[in-house]
Amino acid sequence: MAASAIPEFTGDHGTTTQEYAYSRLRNAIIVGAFAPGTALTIRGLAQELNLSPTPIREAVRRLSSENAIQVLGNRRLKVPDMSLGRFEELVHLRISLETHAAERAFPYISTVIIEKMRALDDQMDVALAAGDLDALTRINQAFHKDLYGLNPHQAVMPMIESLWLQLGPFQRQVIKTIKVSAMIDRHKEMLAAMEARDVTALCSALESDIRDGSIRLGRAILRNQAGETVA
Amino acid sequence: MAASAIPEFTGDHGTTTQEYAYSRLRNAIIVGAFAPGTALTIRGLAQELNLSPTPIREAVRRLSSENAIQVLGNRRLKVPDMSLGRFEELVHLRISLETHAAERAFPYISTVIIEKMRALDDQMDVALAAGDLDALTRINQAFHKDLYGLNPHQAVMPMIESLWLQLGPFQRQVIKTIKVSAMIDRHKEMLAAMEARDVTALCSALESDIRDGSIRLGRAILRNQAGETVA
DNA sequence: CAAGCCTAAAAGAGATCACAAAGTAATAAA
DNA sequence: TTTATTACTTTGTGATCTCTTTTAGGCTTG
Repeated sequence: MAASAIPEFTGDHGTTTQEYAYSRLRNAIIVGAFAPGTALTIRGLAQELNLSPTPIREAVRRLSSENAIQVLGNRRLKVPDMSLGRFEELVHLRISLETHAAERAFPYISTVIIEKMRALDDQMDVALAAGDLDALTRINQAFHKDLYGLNPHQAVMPMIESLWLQLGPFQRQVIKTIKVSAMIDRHKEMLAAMEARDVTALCSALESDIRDGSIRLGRAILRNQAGETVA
Repeated sequence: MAASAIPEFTGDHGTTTQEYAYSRLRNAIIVGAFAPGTALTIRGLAQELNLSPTPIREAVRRLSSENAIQVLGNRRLKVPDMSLGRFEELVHLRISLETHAAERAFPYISTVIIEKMRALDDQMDVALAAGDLDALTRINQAFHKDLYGLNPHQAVMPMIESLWLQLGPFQRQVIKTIKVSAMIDRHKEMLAAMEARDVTALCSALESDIRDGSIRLGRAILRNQAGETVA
């Protein structure tokens, strides 16, 4: 039964059971605990989390609306497959949405937020040294999220998180083989651009950050298959 | 009990009750049947649609993940309020996402799709003449959706639809006072750009189309209140 | 040996029920 | 008259149960 093994993690799980289930499942997907194409069952997940099917169903519905879980015509559930075409589309979207978010967050950048993000960057070094890939992923996302969330009226964050969810299952397959140091260097670039109040440099570093984490992934796809579905 | 009056419409309602409820609620929101800030109850919606609360709960969860319905801390539901800041953010996002989608759909443009979209544009004239605002909204969205959906790997459509959902409740308040002819002219511009295979002109017309439908809305906000919450 | 069918097990869907949390209105006290 | 408290009502939540759909495996048949 430990076939999937939904990882535990510390954080806000909300007040209701449904929110807890959502939180656990969302985290599992975003850190890549489920491989693309994995079949899921409501009853199975309920059993694994020691809950009744009801809150699981609701959590699954939410994740399906975020395109993190696919509801098939026969009512079965699966983690979406990844293809080269979809992958490229998702990466392009990440760049579009996240540079948009960074531009619109830019006027709100302050020294305190720079320090906060620098602290997160330091935490990433720690997680990297400890080899905690789940934590690495979550801290990296917190780093980006802190920036985009500066804009008090932002509506883009849920969409960016949807992209992270869609890339999560695939990302994990390759993250082990990637030296993550490049990504962290881009973070330092981003912080420098923020300190210099240079929006162009910030977006440029951000785009590189996204590409760096993706090019190798794309290569991995091309290597394994001819660009078709990756299971 | 006809306080809200969820509009009926012809279209694919899916196979399950939950999908039906989602379809009805989604349509109600996107055509603006609920004013911003409207309080919703699961049991109330269930009664209005003659269903049990269960499928309504699932439909509401999905819509909450698309930011079409807001789940408050006290577990109550409401259609999100609109503010000037949020409105501008949503419009900017629409332009970013929809021009992105148009650019990436561009290589797939064919004469058959141009004809299909032209037919939809004609249908809009009919709906306009008939004063059917709900149909006008849905056909307009089908027009855009046909274009963006040309890219077979597109992942952006769900996000664009989320924006439409978020703008829906507010849009309706003003759509009656707008002469929609401008919007339709932009559609003709878009079709011309597509025939000329001019991606720059297409995106330019698209951006104007979005702005045209928004500037007046923004003015309406500014007129009614000082940019604060609009109920 | 392969293809189709039939039966049993598993899973999803939705209604219902019981419980808890939140809101509301009436009443009493200041 | 105003405020606070309390009882009542409404609502959300989650488990359970039943029904239907779907899948899987073994069987029969060509």
